[in-house]
Amino acid sequence: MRTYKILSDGRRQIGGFYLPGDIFGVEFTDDHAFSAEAITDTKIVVVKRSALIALAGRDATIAHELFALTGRELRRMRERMLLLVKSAQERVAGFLLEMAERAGVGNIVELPMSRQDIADYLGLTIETVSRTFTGLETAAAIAVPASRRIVLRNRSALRHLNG
Amino acid sequence: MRTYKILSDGRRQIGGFYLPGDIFGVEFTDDHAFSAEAITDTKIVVVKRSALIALAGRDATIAHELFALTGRELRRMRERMLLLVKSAQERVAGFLLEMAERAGVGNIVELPMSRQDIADYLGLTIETVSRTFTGLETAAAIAVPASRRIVLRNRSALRHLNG
DNA sequence: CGAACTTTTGAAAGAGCTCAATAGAAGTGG
DNA sequence: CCACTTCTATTGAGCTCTTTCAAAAGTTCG
Repeated sequence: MRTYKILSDGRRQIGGFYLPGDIFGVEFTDDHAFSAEAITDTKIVVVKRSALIALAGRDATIAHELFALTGRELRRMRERMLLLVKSAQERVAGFLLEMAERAGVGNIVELPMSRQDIADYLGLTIETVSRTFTGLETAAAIAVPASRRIVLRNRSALRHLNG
Repeated sequence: MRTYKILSDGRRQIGGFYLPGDIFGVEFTDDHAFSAEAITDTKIVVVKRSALIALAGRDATIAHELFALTGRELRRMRERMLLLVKSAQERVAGFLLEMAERAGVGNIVELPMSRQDIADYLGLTIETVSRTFTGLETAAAIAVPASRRIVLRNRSALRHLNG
């Protein structure tokens, strides 16, 4: 899944990507800032906010879980914020490391999203993302056997780029 | 107050500015990503996380407040994220509107922070921030009678710039 | 007034964007 | 299986915006 928002100038900002098992859209206020879209076949479990809050009110364990969940979400956002003030190379490196951690098998990451999605996620253009991938490949930090399959060849180099 | 983090390359990223009455640092996880600093004389009330969570476990009203609080924090972060992918002019315009809303008296905003703080908050350099202020003044969107006193002369122009 | 600090301004360099073309992948129908 | 179309990704060249480095102007405080 991806959450996104269309800005007034037509650009699209992606709020985040969600993988199997992830929880998203936990909101306690009424403004729904982002829309959500499936990018692959997806099963979704929907929970009513009022039901969740009511449940948390009765069950301290649920409440605790909920706090932990929003805590993680906040941390993710903060990391994201830090990523967005960096250079294109740092953003792409950070993105790959994030995806490797969340969805990687060994050193191989299958990206479920397009270059355009990545660009809108990182606040870059699709051309810059593509060029940066090529650059990282040239620098032997990654390999790109297929456009959506990335092999991390040198994580410490990526981590170094990530700032 | 400002919260901040020093990146590995020495740059400083400011997490946020907090004004009188604001609550900050509500964390449910153990990683303290940001440090905090007072930039003017400040009185701070400190609440232990464990105490707060325990209280929320007993008092549903407190729990509800806490959810609302983190919800606002999340929304603030999302807006921030949107700001960080925009142009310098959009970032500065957005910053001024935010500050006007939070601390403005009529059309006058007294900025408690330095240009460097603003730059580190917006992910720009101090020179770019300064130039952008000058540009907005030339465009009659704001006036700058003193370097830390901003008069909003044309909010709709700022809002338009804000995207 | 003089020293230290903050802010503004200038000129050149660099990073990323835009526009445009090419290349590659995936699906369709003969 | 191959031509054809469509969609996605890569590459190239020029331009724009932001940064960098440097200097000047304004502020604050002893």
